[in-house]
Order: sequence, then C-alpha cells, then structure tokens
Amino acid sequence: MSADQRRVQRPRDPQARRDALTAAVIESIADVGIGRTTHRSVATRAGLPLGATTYYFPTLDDLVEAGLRRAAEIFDRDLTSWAERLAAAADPATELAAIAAEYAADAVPARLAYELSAAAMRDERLRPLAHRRLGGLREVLEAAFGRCAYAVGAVLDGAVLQALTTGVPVDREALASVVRRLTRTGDDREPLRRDRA
Amino acid sequence: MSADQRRVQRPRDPQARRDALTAAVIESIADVGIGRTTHRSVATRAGLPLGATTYYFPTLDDLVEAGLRRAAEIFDRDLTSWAERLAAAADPATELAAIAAEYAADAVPARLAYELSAAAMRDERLRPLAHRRLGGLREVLEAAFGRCAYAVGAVLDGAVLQALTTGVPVDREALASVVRRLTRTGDDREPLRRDRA
DNA sequence: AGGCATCTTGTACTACCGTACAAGTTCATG
DNA sequence: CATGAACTTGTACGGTAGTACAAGATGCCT
Repeated sequence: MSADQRRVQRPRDPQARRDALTAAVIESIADVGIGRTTHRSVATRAGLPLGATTYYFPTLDDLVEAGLRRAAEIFDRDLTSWAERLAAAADPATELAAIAAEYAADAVPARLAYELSAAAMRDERLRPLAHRRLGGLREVLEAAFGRCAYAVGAVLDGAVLQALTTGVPVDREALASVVRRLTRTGDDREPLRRDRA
Repeated sequence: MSADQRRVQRPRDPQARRDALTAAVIESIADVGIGRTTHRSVATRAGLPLGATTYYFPTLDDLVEAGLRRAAEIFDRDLTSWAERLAAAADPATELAAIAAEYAADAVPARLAYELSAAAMRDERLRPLAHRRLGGLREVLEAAFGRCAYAVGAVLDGAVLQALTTGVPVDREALASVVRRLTRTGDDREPLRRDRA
C-alpha cells in the first residue's frame, strides 16, 4: 500500500482521442440534438475526461463542427454504396425505395442528416456541409435517374422525413411507384396500371 | 421627489401574457432551436420579466409545448389558405409551386415545421403534433391532387427543405413541372415535351 | 539516460440555467 | 371602500454549462 501511487493515465494516442470524440459527438447529436450536446455529454460518451474535449477542440462549436464533418464523411460512404446498388439494380425505382426504407429504419444517420439540415438553416457556416450532401445525393440520383434527379431527391427526402417524424415506416410500394411515375417519359407507351377506381 | 414611489406594474391581462409568451417561444425556436430556447430568452423576447414565464408555464417543457401548440395552429391557418388557393387556381401545379416558393422564402414558419419534425423524431410526446400537421397537409393535397397527394407532399417537403438548407430559393418552374408529371395519369395522351437530346 | 514538446487529467472559475418564492399590485366582489 | 384572490415582479438558490489552466505522465530525440 504505497502512498506514491501514480496517476493512472492511458497511453498517448491523439488520433484515437479525436476519433472517439467525433464519434461521441455524432452519437450525442443523433440522441439529443445539437442544441443539447455539451462538452460533458460528449466526454462521458467517449469515456474520456472533460479536459480532453477542449484540448482537441477549443470551443464547443469546433467540437460540433468536427462531428458534423465526420457525419458528412459517413453520408459520402452511404452515397457511394447507394450508387453501386442503383447501378446494379434491375429496377432502380424499386431499389431506391428499398434504400429509403433501410435509411429511415436505421434512424441514426438519417436523424443526423436532418439535424444538419436544421442547423444549416440557422448557421451559415454549416451551409457548405449541407450543400455538399445534397450535391452528392443529386449526383448519385442523376446517374440513375437522369434529369429527374431533382424530383426523385425531393421525394426521397420528403418520404424519409415523413417516416422519421411519424414513426411509420416508408411505404416501399408507394414510393417505388411514385419514382416510376416520375421517371416515365412521355413517349413511353407502356400503359400505367390503373389504380382501382 | 417622494421616497415611496410604488413599483410600476403593467395592468392585469393574463391572455395578453400568454399570447406574448407563446409568440416569443415561437420566435426563439425558429431562431435558435428548441434545444437553446430558455426561460430567459423567451422572457426577453416577450418583453416580460422572468417570473412571468414560470407563472404561466410551470416548467420549460410546458413553455415549449405551448409554443409548438401555437405553431400548429399557424400551420392549420396556412393550410386552409393553401386549400383555398389550390381550389381556385387554374393550374394547381403552378399554384403549388408558388406556395412552396413563398413558404420557403418566409423562413420562420417553415423552420418551425422542421424544428418540430426534428424534435418529434426524438420526443414521442411531440409525435401527435407532427402527425397532425402532415395529416392536414395530406388532406389539402388530396383535395387538389387526388391519389397523388403522398407523392406531391413528399416533393413539396423535400423541395422546401432543400431550399431552406441551401439558401437557394425554390425553382418554381421545375417544381411545377414535377408536380404536373406526377399527376399526369397513364392514359393521358398529350405528349410530353421532349428535353433537348 | 535525460530533456522537452506533447499529451492526459483533475479542478476551478464565471456565467447562465430552471425553478422557487415572497412581496407588492390590481381589481372584481361584497 | 374593504377584502382577498389573482396577477406582476424581483430576487435567490442549487445545479450545470463553457472554458481556462496547472500539474503530472509520456515517449521521441539526441
């Protein structure tokens, strides 16, 4: 029972600290929103002492921004995965509906996206990040749906938003049919299945 | 110069206090979000002393809820106005695009709507409010666009969200054309104008 | 091995938060 | 006009926030 027990301290690893912190920020934002994300809530989630937050990110804004920046990378990763799936799919509309349903079901990244959107409405500094996300989405949709990308993107966002706020899962069938209708060109002779009168 | 000057105090008017407070809550939510809305920020905006907030709304949750409830009424008022405009319009698609553009331009109610959506994703108690808004919108759109209401609603939400987060105003022309395409039925023989090849 | 920049951690300070509350004021009622 | 319930207002209290900072620990460098 020595009195000189040194303070236990984990080994140096700046990168690991940054990673843990940004991951914790994302968790916190998805969980309680940007407005209620604090140094302490992030530190606790990361399993790090309070001081670690301000050492790596001087202000709270820096911390949140780092989290959102990390979230943007996750969006990008998702987007490339979507692009691959859409390119490989026999029917892009059906595939997109499936993607939307999955996206809305695993709420975390979707919540993050809308949290970012809401924040970007107020904070101009976040505009570029939100803009980039939408631009990336549009690129992917343009590859799969051509000039209808804008409309398809809007429907996608709207449908996911609706699913998240109401808790009702995305209606794959309905969404796929909407997308099909959107992308059908005027000279497409195949008659639409008439809804039951 | 009497030493007994009584404390100046505005005349009694509970209704006016409640109204001022709920209006201030809405302002605050649109401005800084639910997460950063505080008793003091509301009191200051309302031009009332701090104590007034807790006298009329015991807890902060009550205060915020009152604001959101008031916002819901505003949504309803907007909705009936939209319904009238759509019913009277020669071309509902063009009219809807105009409505969307106005809605996105006057950011306050739109921000409130998305703030409510984001909050409802986390707080189950707010679900009914968000649900009611979407239901009302759907009703209005059904009257104007029939079975395409779901799709039109999703496009509308997506387009407004996109406009708000990027700061780029809604493209009336594009939105109207999307809505037209959506509502065009399969047996509609009128050929679509081909885009430039 | 010793030095030193860098990292880790605990703690402290000030500001602001939600909420409680008492004292003063108003005004409908008798 | 006396009364008292309802309203208005200022202030106070315990808690938590963002941020600063000093002291200890680490590990690369020579």
